Amino acid sequence: MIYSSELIKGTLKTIVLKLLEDNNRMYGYEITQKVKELTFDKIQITEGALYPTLHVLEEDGLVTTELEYNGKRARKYYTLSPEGKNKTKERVSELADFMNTMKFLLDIKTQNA
Amino acid sequence: MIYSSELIKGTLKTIVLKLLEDNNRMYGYEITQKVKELTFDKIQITEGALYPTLHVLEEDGLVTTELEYNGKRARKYYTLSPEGKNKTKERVSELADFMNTMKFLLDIKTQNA
DNA sequence: CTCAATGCATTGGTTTCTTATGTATCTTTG
DNA sequence: CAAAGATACATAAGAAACCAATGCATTGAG
Repeated sequence: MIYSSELIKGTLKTIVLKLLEDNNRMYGYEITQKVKELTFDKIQITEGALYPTLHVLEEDGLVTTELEYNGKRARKYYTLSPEGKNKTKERVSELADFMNTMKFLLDIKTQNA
Repeated sequence: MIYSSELIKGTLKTIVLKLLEDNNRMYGYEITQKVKELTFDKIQITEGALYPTLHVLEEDGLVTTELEYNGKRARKYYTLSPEGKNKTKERVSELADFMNTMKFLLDIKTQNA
């Protein structure tokens, strides 16, 4: 089962920020694979969605980039800036709050890990 | 605090369906007020978002409508169709699953009610 | 009698994502 | 070794969903 794309709208940026917080340095393709792995294929980020998002994060100063070569193949590594780290905490806690609200609204019981 | 509109994208339809499931019959304005009340003002559905959504639900055959008058003021009541009831269960359980996945991804602990 | 609240609705614009496409490198497999 | 699939970047056109603004009308409160 793959979640309807409607559901994922609005959470992509937060997911990317959180992954960068946890892993310090990641490149685009790596992010798509990590999300796929962590969600058992239920969330599949397309490149057409990811790259524009990463570019926006960079424009907004939330991440810095370093281009590195693995042989001739380029990898663009992304790292959170100090501002990005703050934004990540904000975003994650807003989403946590939102999910509790939704849980209440929809009368859903979630399992704690 | 009001959630960023980004976050609400994709959940509005599910919220509306769930409210109709719980309350049987509601009109548009009533839905905006109910959501505001249930979420302590954290989710405020604008009319520009709600009415198009309701119209789509009607086009898709998930709700039926009845126009009633309270004096001269019209109210358009929405009720789930049998198909709408099934869709609601689907949507709510998909969202529940999604929230558990997000909780895991973001390493968030939620409180059970 | 004026203003806020109730109640419907649409329009123009933006953001965000999808689908499709393009380029190029590296690895695996028959 | 050729072909296919995986890796790795990126953009462009379009759709979907929402926001902000506006419009019209009724009702109730002060």
